[in-house]
Amino acid sequence: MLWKTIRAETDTARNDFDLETAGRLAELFSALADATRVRIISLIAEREICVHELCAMLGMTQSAISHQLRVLRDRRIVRYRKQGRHVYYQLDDEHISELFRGALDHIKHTH
Amino acid sequence: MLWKTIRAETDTARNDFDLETAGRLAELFSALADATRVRIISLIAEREICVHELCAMLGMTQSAISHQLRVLRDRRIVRYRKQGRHVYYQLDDEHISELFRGALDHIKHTH
DNA sequence: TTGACAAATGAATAAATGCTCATATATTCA
DNA sequence: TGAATATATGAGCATTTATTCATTTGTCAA
Repeated sequence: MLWKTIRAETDTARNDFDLETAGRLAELFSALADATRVRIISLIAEREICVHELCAMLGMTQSAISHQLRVLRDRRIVRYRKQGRHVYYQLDDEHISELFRGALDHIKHTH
Repeated sequence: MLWKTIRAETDTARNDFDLETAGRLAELFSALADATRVRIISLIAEREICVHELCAMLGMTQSAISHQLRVLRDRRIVRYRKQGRHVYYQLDDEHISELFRGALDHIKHTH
């Protein structure tokens, strides 16, 4: 069962979602809802990579990558480590890798 | 390992993503990247529900719900069954429920 | 047939999003 | 110090997205 059963004002028990939880889930999924961020995550899932290396690997501007990394930072999906002029990013949540695996299963069985 | 290793033009083996796969993953996640759709999915994960009942449960207009259901239909996330004037929707993929579970784990450990 | 109900859809609009460009900040090295 | 490199960030712009409103389609019941 995904959702807890709550009791509405009508005093009628019904199976329902938690509105705030729905918002948080949507927020998490929207962090993954962009091909550039998916590519970034796929790379930093294996090892930590600094920004300009990510730019080279993805063939995108530093600004674009930094903006996307900010999204991932804000949502606590990545952690980073500063070393000199470099900032190394790495995936900070095993759940994200699991989500990717599940999503890969879906697109394999769908397409 | 999430991604297959491919060989680039430089003939240097490197760990990389599949660009098309990244796009498909992003597409899937964006289907879940909205609170209304998350709420719909949470409801029809348990049992099939017709459109106007969804509207009542979510307190939203029929048009808004139908538009969102179209997104879920197009991405093959839901299946539906017509019965008289009603159309009953139901979740059509176990992977989606698994994704939700994983995502719930994430937000529990993050917030 | 007519009217009521259920659902889908197209156009319009406001808000969010992803990128570029320019610039700011910070660190290293000569 | 000054130049070069690495990263972050704000503004602007084009595109996408979620909703509303109006309309259409389809089914049931009188």
